[in-house]
Amino acid sequence: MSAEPIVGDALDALFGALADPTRRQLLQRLLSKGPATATVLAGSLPLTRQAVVKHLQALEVAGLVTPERVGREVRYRATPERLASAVGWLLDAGGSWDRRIDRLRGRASSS
Amino acid sequence: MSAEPIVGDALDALFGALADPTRRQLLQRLLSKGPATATVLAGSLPLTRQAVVKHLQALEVAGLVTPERVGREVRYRATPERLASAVGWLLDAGGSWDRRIDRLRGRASSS
DNA sequence: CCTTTGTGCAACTCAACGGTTGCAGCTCAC
DNA sequence: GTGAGCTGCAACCGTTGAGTTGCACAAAGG
Repeated sequence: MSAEPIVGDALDALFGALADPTRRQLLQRLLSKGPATATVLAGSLPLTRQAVVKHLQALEVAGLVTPERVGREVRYRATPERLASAVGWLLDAGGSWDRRIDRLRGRASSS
Repeated sequence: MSAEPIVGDALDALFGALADPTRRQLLQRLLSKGPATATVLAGSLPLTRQAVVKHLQALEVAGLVTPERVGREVRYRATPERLASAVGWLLDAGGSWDRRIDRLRGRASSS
């Protein structure tokens, strides 16, 4: 019961953000190696810094990332709590179509 | 280990399909009330049949729906197994950021 | 102070997406 | 077989998205 129902628009932004391979890559990078700036992240990609900034903004709107200003640079940190919302929707939508996931579902609401 | 790793393109299609509210609505409709044709589905929406067909094709590419021809009509059935792939990716990406989901993660690989 | 380095904003291009319309081709039922 | 109903294909339009470039602005650092 602790999870807010999560509204349609939020799901649009959330799944929309995850729909792009660059964004998933960026997110995983931030999750595994910790916070980084757009300029640094652009270094590991065949993309302009500006393009990376736009992707990070999409992730921010989705609630998957948060910018933190440190002096003249902006450090982006992954905030993966929203991934739980996505999982919640998927489990809720799917209902009990499969034994394995059905078990997960039971556990999910017991928090 | 029973779940295929699921490749990037598949995730694009999967999350991309789920990013649209109409498509989520369509999917839930098919999940809850069973198979239906595009024409019937268009009846409950402020959309043309063609628009609905395109959405259903997007869902089909994502592996969330399968068309079955029955005489002159095409009945679309929800095939929600792929939702498990999405859940799998989310759990894998998120790792153990949260106690609740972390527990789910442990269960997910025990099938 | 002046240079460097990093960020922010705006304009622009090009492709993809959501949606529509029109029409042709199947099926079924009479 | 002929008409009605449903599907499939193609063209088209407006909007959004990804990506680029150029430039102005802020913060360090010598």
